[in-house]
Amino acid sequence: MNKIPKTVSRRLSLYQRCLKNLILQGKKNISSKELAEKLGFKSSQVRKDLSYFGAFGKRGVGYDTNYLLKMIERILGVNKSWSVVVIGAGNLGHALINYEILKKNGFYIVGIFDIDPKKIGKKIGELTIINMKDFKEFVKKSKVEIAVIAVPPSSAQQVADTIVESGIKGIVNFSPVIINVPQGIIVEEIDISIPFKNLTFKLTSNGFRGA
Amino acid sequence: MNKIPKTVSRRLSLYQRCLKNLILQGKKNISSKELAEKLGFKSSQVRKDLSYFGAFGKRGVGYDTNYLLKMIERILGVNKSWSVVVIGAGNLGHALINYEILKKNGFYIVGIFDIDPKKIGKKIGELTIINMKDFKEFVKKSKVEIAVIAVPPSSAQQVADTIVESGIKGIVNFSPVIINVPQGIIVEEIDISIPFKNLTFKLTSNGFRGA
DNA sequence: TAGATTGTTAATCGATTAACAATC
DNA sequence: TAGATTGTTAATCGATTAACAATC
Repeated sequence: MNKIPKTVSRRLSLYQRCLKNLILQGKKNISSKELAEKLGFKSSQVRKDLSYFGAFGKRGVGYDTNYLLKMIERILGVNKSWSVVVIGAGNLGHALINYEILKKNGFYIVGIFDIDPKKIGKKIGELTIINMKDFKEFVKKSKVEIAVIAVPPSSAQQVADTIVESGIKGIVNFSPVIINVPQGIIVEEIDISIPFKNLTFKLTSNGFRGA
Repeated sequence: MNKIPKTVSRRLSLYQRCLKNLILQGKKNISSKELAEKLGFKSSQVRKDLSYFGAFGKRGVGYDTNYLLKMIERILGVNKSWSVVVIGAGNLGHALINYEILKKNGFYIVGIFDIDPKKIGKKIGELTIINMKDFKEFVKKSKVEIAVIAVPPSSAQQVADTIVESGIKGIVNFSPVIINVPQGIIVEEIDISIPFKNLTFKLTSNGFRGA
């Protein structure tokens, strides 16, 4: 079986996003050419990406938008709901809890944790901030599948260790530090400052050769 | 002059992050091998990346951490401060304003805007939410260089148009929709739901060949 | 059937890595 | 000087794109 380039899953997310919009606009069918143009890709890129997972189109016709969306969501694993907890009830934690787009994609935040006694017990929307001490118990009881690290970098590794001990297999890490986890645990890193730095890199750009 | 791979600037941000931590820990010198290992790269990757911009090391010795950090920050354009405005005073806007890591990297949020009359005039920390009508005036007066789109997808394009009219050249777009801007305007996209989907893709993964 | 567009193979392009001369 | 590590070239690897037979 063909090895799937690491770049594919990000593009699948973009196809999904785009198809959702097109369906809202009433579009029933789309060619790889049209989908590619909307995203600034080549049509062969779109067809190749999809071909790793199956054959979803009709030659001469294109792709049924609803069917293709369904297939892509199945590939991405967002055809089901996921139980998510957030560790760290700071501003980022708050924002994530209220982030509609996660909910719309089936990521349901079912718990929020902190170690700060001043925060524990307070409410954020429907959720009550829980003591980190009770983390493992909660994860077992609520069958949590994904944990989000939204604590300061200094405590990120410690939090990661607790997550791993709890049996959770998937982590989204917002803390700008590399965390070490055992084999079999999947970590996705997201550093909000990186797009800002990419931007200033390009704005400044960039014949810098000072030594 | 050598073309710089598109992947380089992200890694430069990671080198920067790592060097900052190492300096805090008192490390004065580092080899490409050691830096690479910390980030899971090959040492030749590190040396090649740096070589696009100059020769910052000493053969037989390695890199002075302070000096290398300084050079990388100059390359990334974060050796100076940047004036940033946020459009959209929702949860994400709130979180960004209070996000220490942006401040630490020299990204200063100097204004926050919304169109909701209920929000306009309210305070978030030191900032008062300003009417979007006064956006262009504010940008001129405060010499704003970067705008952040933190509004719902439905109004993202309209906001982008206003940003472009204001003369701002750099945009960070948190709204999960592709925005169109004229040549010469730089847009960095960040979709918070993508790492979640990457994660479920891997967790589900993924011999899917259903058709 | 003729026209269109897929799915897939092969060619191209770009990025990473190994290797090594230069040199601290 | 001997040992270490850089900076850079060339080889390898992986991802994108063009091209086209298959087929709706």
